[in-house]
Amino acid sequence: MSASLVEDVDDELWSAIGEPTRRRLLDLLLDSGPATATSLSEQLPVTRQAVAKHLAVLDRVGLVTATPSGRERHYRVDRAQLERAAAQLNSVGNTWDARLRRIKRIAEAIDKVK
Amino acid sequence: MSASLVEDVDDELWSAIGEPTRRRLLDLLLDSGPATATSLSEQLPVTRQAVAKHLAVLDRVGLVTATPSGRERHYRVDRAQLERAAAQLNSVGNTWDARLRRIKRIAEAIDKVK
DNA sequence: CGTGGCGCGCAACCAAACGTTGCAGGAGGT
DNA sequence: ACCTCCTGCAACGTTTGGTTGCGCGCCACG
Repeated sequence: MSASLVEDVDDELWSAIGEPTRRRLLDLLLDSGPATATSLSEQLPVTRQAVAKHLAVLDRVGLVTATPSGRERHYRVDRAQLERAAAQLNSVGNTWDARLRRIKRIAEAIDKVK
Repeated sequence: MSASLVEDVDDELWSAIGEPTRRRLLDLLLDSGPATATSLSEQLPVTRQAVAKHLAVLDRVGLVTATPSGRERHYRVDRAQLERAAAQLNSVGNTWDARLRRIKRIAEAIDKVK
């Protein structure tokens, strides 16, 4: 059991949420509900086009979905997919914690012997 | 309390662990203990130089520390800093989960009324 | 019913980051 | 002394986050 990988994790999802601006976009969408690229860009230190590109990335990995409405495009987070992402974050975090605890126990055991 | 930021999180730490290769390096170091850039690169699909650069990044944010020993340089993970990183992952994951649950409750309430 | 404004997408461009190859130098083993 | 092996530095190519500039379509208002 010990040897291998935390990386059952899908790298596409990770690099989607690894980007700070994209994480902030997700936060904004969670806070205020569906929104457009333009309105989101007003709440961030980047241009509308940068936001649009990030939303395209998030859309490709399924974390958000777009709904055209007149001349606007409303983006909303996809609950199921973000839940998956959150689960992966917790999984990696917990795995690291567990390993660190094991290492610590071993270190303390060695100290005792010494 | 609700409105703002998950981003007390330091972005440097996040982008350090957001990189897939760096995450794998941390996993390898956790699995097998201290190791050199060369030995790590043999277990990854990238060159020694790429690994060396990633280790330099991890070193700058304090996630690993280097110990020169003769002609080799041994890298080990820094427990305290990785613990911080793991805590941040869990924190973001949990925050998302919480918000998703709230949204779901609201959605169900609306369904009932309808 | 036209015309101005607003939101959007596309293209060109710049800078930083990830990865590569090539090369020079220093510590070890025989 | 020599050869080996690990390391660091430099040049280069490609992808990615960001910008500016432009043209199009949709809506609202006079």
